Amino acid sequence: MDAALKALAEPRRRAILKLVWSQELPATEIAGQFPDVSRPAISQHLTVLKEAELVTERRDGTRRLYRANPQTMAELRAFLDDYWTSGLERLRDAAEAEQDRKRTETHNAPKAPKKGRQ
Amino acid sequence: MDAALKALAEPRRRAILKLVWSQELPATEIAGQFPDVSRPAISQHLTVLKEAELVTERRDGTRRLYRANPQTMAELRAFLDDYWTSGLERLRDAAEAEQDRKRTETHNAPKAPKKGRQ
DNA sequence: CACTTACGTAAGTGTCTGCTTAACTAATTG
DNA sequence: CAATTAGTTAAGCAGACACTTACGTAAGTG
Repeated sequence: MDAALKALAEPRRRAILKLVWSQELPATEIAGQFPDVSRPAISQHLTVLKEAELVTERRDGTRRLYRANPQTMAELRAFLDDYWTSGLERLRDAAEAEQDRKRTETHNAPKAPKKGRQ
Repeated sequence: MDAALKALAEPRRRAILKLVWSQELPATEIAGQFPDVSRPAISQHLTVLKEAELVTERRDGTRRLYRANPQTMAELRAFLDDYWTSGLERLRDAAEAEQDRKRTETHNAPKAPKKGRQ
């Protein structure tokens, strides 16, 4: 999951992933969509995506066909959704506990002598 | 948006973000949750999160209080959701067009040598 | 078999990144 | 003002990363 997020953080890989999302494509054709970088560069990106399980690879003769892996996408989506919602829940809890808050001491100590560090 | 995704790709930053999701916290208290790294390291992470607009900073005396920025989160979520759904739509379209798919080259024939690189 | 097509791997390079320690700035307090 | 507290900024470093060119390899084709 960590690998997937990291893989997606790179714009070029997002572009590649989007390309193979709707259809299986051979590496060369994918690379052809990115004239500004060399073919090995794309191959390396594909390896990263493959290791993150964001794409699958299938061999057909000399070609290698890549396609997005919806399952990992779904998992990643669930992971992030959990992130949001757990955050929202905690936000609500925090709002409730706000009045009960008694964190006042950290802010100001009236006349404490040198308090030892515990 | 790119910055937000990149910021989230780093596990420590995700942890920090989760910490300040439910409540505003001063930098020191945040750093206290990560005994394995130095305070400056956390400060730098906070800067990254702030620049990605994933957190906001508020000053109170000598302290700096950080809190997650729900708006950017929502935007990021929308961005990814669009990513998924547009992918799913395209997947469906591709499935329909599958039978018609018999020549990949016709689809991508133009041999543009180089578009203006700029 | 030689040749081509398709693609990965190796090796090297400049840049980014996460971290460290040291120094610095700003508000508070005696 | 000097000292403390809270926190950032500076400088440097080891490793990751995206890229390059060169080479390797496997499958089809004459």
